[in-house]
Amino acid sequence: MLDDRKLEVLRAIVEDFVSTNEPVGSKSLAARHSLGVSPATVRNDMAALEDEGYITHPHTSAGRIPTSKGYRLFVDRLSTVKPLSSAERRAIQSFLEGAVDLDDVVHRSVRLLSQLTQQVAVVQYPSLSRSEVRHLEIVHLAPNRLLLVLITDSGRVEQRVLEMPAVVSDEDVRQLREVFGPRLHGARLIDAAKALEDLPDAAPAALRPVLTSVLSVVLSTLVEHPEERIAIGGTANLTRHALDFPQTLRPVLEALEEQVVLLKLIGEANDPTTVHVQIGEENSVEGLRSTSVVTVGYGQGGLGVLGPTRMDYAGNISSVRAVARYVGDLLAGS
Amino acid sequence: MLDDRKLEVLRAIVEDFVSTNEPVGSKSLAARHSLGVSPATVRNDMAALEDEGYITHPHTSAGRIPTSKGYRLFVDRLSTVKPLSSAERRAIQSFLEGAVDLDDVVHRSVRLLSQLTQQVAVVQYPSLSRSEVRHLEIVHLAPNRLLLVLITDSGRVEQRVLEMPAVVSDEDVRQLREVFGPRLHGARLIDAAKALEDLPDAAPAALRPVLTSVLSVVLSTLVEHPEERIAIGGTANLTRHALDFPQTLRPVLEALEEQVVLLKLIGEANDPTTVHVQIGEENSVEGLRSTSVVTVGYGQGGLGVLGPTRMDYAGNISSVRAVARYVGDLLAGS
DNA sequence: ACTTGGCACTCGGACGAGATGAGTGCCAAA
DNA sequence: TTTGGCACTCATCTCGTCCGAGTGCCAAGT
Repeated sequence: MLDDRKLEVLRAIVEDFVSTNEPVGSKSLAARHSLGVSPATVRNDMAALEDEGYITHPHTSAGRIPTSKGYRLFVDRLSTVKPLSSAERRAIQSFLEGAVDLDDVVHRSVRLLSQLTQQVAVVQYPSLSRSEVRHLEIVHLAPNRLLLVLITDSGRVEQRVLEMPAVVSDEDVRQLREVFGPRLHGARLIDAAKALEDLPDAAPAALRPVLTSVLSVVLSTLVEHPEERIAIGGTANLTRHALDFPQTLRPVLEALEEQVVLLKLIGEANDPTTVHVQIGEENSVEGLRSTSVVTVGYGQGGLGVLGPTRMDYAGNISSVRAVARYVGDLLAGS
Repeated sequence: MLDDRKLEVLRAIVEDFVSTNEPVGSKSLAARHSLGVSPATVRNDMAALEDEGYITHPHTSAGRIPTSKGYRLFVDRLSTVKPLSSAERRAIQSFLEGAVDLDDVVHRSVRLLSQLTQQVAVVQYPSLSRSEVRHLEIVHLAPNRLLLVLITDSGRVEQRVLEMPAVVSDEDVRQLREVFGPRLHGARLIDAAKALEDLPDAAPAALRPVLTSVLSVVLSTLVEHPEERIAIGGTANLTRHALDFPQTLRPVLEALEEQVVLLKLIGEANDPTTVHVQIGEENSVEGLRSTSVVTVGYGQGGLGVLGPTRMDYAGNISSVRAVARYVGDLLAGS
């Protein structure tokens, strides 16, 4: 059905369309790529490709543009990974290594990704549940008010203020530290529930009321509903491709403001080895139907870029993968 | 030069143009507003207003639109404050009071402001330097590594990891806590330098090397270069006014990604009593020349909205002021 | 001294008719 | 199966025309 030459034609169409943003015709295509066949042959192949749904016509007398299905085939079978130059690799590394804390790492990554790809970049903060506890500090703010400060190995710091039902003594706090500390230290938050489940029994009776109260907050806010954070950047790049969004910039910007939506996008990719690509209508989020998303996990979170379906998939995939690798190393090693 | 009727005409022009986004002509203006004079008279007044630079012609046979100077006059002398309905006030209050922590307060404020005004909203986190220290925690992460956690009265939590030149003992850390704690507690960060300046002399000699090292980090990162944070939202509203930005959405989005630029915008307003309005070219930031900015301080920071010069100044001013008041109360009382 | 109605004038925008040309589909020949 | 030829389509561009909102100015009215 689809012989090698037809695939080659599809590749040429995608590449030309991505770089010129204009429907590509048989003649100019035969001229630009040395396919060794005449425009007429290309026309026949195009007709076949169109029958199969890989390309379409905007209108009768215009060239062809790839459909989502066409891009999909291109990404899966036709695009060759575009390795970054060693200069680029070094630039990425040195830029990221200049970061002073977690916020900085994330912001730099977003910036870097959006500049490398000329698209909108999205980076998830290391997920709490997949991080290990490095330290849990309990601070006695007021007679009946405690502050929990949780520090993870990836550098995230979370705090919660607890209003206690009764007055808590300094001694209570000291004991709380002793009870919680050893059990949580080094544990992954996702395993924390298990590590803490026998706590009420093991603790001195006098401490129990306070303990259960603290425990319930810890479990509910940190374990069951851990707060996920997302950084985003390069939205100005959307205007670069304004022509690709026929008056539909609005829903895209709206979607980008919804943390939930972004998490859904990134969340689907948490495996550092495989890059996920969602093209056009494949995207489950209404309003992002005209965009493509390239994501990958980096260990304790995910990151990616978002742009028009007409994007440089090969380049973006390798950029995303490269940045993810460095970010992963950086956060694991810190 | 500008009698009352001319001012009235200007007000009418601004109001009509803001609501219709179309150049307003003498005839329709005389019809819509009961000015009690004929279109011809209005024309004369318009000519006068144009001579003074308050309005212009897009082209010869079109109606008039206000210039920045015109908006400025309107804002300063002609617009009457539009008080919010008590329903709106209650809605604001209850929405903000649902916030659970500082991040939540800020995010809710941004959301609220952008929805109230249908513009881009910008909210600065409470500035560190103007906040009081509620607690400083020093955590011993590793033999030569300390973590400083600073909690302010407005709920901000900042942390810094310190790599110490030499190994630090637990006893050192305990002493550090004792030395720093009392001096900083309750002090505004901007006054911290003074509160800490005699520390090296007062401390035991053995502690000095560690102390000076910690002190220098505290002073440089928290006092001299306190990190300012900004939240932003409602960028999708920019597309609502796409017609007002003749292909210049790009520079606006770019400006919004620059923290420094935003801080500059908001930073100019830190007085909670007066609302600052910057109109069009008055704006010092290149790329925001086609926008207006309405800002006000709320105590330890500032917030505001940004939109096309053609905006509902009266409404936005009161929204911004109202939200600032509630945010200010909320953060002061927590 | 203003205000008003009248009137000629301007000019952007809308509309329609060609002209252009890239690109297609199909067919017959190689 | 490939290729050249050819008629056909249709978006886009270019003019020329027309329309009308809106202006500026002037002379008459209050």
